[in-house]
Amino acid sequence: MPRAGLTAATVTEAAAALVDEVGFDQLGMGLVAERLGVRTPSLYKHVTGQTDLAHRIAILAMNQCADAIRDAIQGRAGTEALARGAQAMRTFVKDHHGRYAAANAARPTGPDDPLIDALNRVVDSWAAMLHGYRIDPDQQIHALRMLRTVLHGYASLEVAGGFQFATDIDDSFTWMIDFIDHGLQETTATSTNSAPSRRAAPGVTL
Amino acid sequence: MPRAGLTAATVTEAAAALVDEVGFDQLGMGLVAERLGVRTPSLYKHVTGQTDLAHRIAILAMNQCADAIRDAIQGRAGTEALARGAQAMRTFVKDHHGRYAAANAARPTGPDDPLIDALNRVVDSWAAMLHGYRIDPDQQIHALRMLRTVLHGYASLEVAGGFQFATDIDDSFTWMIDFIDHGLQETTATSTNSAPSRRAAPGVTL
DNA sequence: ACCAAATGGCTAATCTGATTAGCTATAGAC
DNA sequence: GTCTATAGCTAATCAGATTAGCCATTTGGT
Repeated sequence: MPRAGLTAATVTEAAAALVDEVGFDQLGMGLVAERLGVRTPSLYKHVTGQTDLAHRIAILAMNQCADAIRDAIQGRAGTEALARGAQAMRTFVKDHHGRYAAANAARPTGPDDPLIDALNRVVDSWAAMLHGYRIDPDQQIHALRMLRTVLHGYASLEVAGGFQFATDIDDSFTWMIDFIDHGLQETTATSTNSAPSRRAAPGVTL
Repeated sequence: MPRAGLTAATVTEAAAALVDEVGFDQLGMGLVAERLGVRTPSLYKHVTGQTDLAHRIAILAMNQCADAIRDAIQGRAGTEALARGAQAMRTFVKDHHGRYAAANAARPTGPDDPLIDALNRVVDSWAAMLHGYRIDPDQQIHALRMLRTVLHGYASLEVAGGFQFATDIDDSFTWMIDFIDHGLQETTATSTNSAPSRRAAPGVTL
């Protein structure tokens, strides 16, 4: 009988698809194996265990999320970049509940964990969104963290089903992004003093 | 040998204290039992299982969170209420990682789940914070959802350890709250038209 | 104080799902 | 064509949640 031809990537993608359907908390080696037409122990030839698998899903998710945002803001800047980037992130999360939850639950295993690179890619995308606004360098980091907080907060609620069955959430989301946009423009206007532009080191500091 | 004298509440509180120390993902009947000086199966006389226990922790957490916010904004309004309420929520989450994570993971079991009441108490507190700002009734719901998103987003990141070891997070937090505050005042100023004040039904709609 | 029903806590057994051990056959290198 | 590395299998092990059933403590009525 021929082999299934699995790889770590294959397994991870199958698992990601699975959790998007049944929810991250339902992740189980059995279900993944079944979906791949393979017996459970076979998976251990490709991933070291369930924890590792969840971790890989998280990395996949963050990279895909980063890609989605990057594609959405291609060349745009300021208001438009913010709106499109935010929407991109939102739809990504809506379509991939499970893997975003996985990313949510994942914890980096060390300083050179690929998960960190993936996270940084996302953060860099957000930073790119902010570029259009001429924000006081001293406030860059705060603005970036706020953006992260808002987008992650929204995604997190969406994933958890926090916004029950309300139909007008779309409106609320765009309202919120508008709100942020206006505020950022204010921030630009008021602080005309240009401090020594200490680059707000994106990366581990987030 | 005398009895331990446990109750559902006792068990829940012990479990909540436990997860605050070791993390919600480490919750286990064995650990809870050990902490109470009792054998594992004994717990089942008070809670129906681990799921039920986690659910109870969530309810406890949300009620305590609501209390903390309520106490913090006593009588205050507007900017000050926002600042104090937000800080209260923040410190609560910082001091109770585990139980907030539990609340985060919990899903209501039905329409009359006490968890919903608890959540509503929190939402009501947030709504109270917004009262000071004379916000256009049509935008109330959006502002409320934004507030929820921001506070939950922040809490969620704090719980997950998302903000690594950065020391200046306190600054970022207050900056963010200021940002929201300014924006809300703008919102007030611009929309002077008073629509029929359709009360933005707090509750299940969030 | 005494007794009976109710029930809290225990031990032992069960179940589920992850993980490990060890075997065999396939796939690719030569 | 053979030879090695290894993907996938079955069977066994383990960990942790849950259940069954026993017994002693409580508690409420007398």
